[in-house]
Amino acid sequence: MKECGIKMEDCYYYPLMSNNTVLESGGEGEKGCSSLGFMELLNMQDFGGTPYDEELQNSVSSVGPLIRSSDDQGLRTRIKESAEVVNAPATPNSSSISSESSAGVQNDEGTIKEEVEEQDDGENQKIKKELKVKKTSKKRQREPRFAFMTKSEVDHLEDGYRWRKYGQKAVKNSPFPRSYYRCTSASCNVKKRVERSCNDPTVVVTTYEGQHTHPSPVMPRSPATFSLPPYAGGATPSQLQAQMVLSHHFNFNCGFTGSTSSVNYSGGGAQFCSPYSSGLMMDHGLLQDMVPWSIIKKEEQ
DNA sequence: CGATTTTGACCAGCGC
DNA sequence: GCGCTGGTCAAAATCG
Repeated sequence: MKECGIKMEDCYYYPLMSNNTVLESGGEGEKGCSSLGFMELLNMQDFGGTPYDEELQNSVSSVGPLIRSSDDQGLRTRIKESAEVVNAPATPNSSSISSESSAGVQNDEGTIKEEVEEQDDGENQKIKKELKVKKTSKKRQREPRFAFMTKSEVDHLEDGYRWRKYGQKAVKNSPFPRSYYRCTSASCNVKKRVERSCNDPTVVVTTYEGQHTHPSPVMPRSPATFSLPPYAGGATPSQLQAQMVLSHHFNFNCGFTGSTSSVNYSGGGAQFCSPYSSGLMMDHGLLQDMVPWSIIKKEEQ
C-alpha cells in the first residue's frame, strides 16, 4: 500500500489530561525533544468542559486502551497531574459543540481590531500596544487541545478542514520547524500545530486547539450521523469530538492496512478516497475510526 | 486579484 | 531583571 505513507499501525493516539499534563516517552523526562517527542497534549477535560473528575478519568480509561505504539519499549507513558488546571468552561453543558466560547473571543478581538484600525495616525503602534496589554492582562486562556502522532511523509495532513498557515517556528533541539495553522472559516477559532518528531522524522505530531464551529467543508459523512462506538456509553461530548477529529483524520489521510479499500492522498492536491465510499467495509461506528483495522479484523475472527 | 505562504519581529510566560 | 522559548502578527512574496 502506498498512499499517503500512513498506516493505521503507525498511528499513535495521545489523549491529554490537561494543559500541563504530558505523556512522556522514553523515560528521560527531559522537556523538549525526547525519544518520540515530549508532547504537551490533549485536554480531554476541556473538550467536554468537565472539571477534572470522575468523568475525566472515565474518558481516559475509555480512550486509554487505544493508546498504542509500535515502539512499546520506548513509550512508557506516564501521566503527570497538572498543577495548573486549564480554564475549562465552568458548565459541563457543551453537548452541542458550542461556538460560544470561541466566538466570544473572536468578537472581543474583532472589536479591538476595529478600534485600532480607526486610528490612522502615528499613534497606532502605541494604541496597539496599550490594547494588547489590556487584552492580555488576564492570563491567556488556552483552548482545548488534542494531539496525536502519525507516521506520514507529508507534514500537513488533510483532515477535511481548510487551514491557513500563520506562522512557523524552529523547534528547540529539533531540525524540524513547527508550523501553525488556523481554520480559514470565519468565526472559527480552531488552530493546529504541526511538527515532526526530531527522533523519528517520519512521525508527524499534530495538535488541534479549539473546536470547529462549522461542519467540515469536505466531510464524507456528517457528524450528526456518527454512531457511538461500543465504549461510548458514557462518552462525553469532549470524547466524541476527539473521536471525530481522529475520525476525520483517518478518513482522509490514512490507509487502512488490510482493508479492501485504500485511501488515496496526494500532497496538497486534496485527492481523497474515503474507505466509507466502499460498500465492502463494515460500519463499526467510531471504533473503526479509532482502532486499527487489523485489530478489528482480528477480533472478528 | 484574492488567497495563501513565508518570514522577521514582537510579545508573554516562565525559569533562573 | 534577564534570557529563552513558544506563539502570534503582519508585511512581503508567491500562487492559482
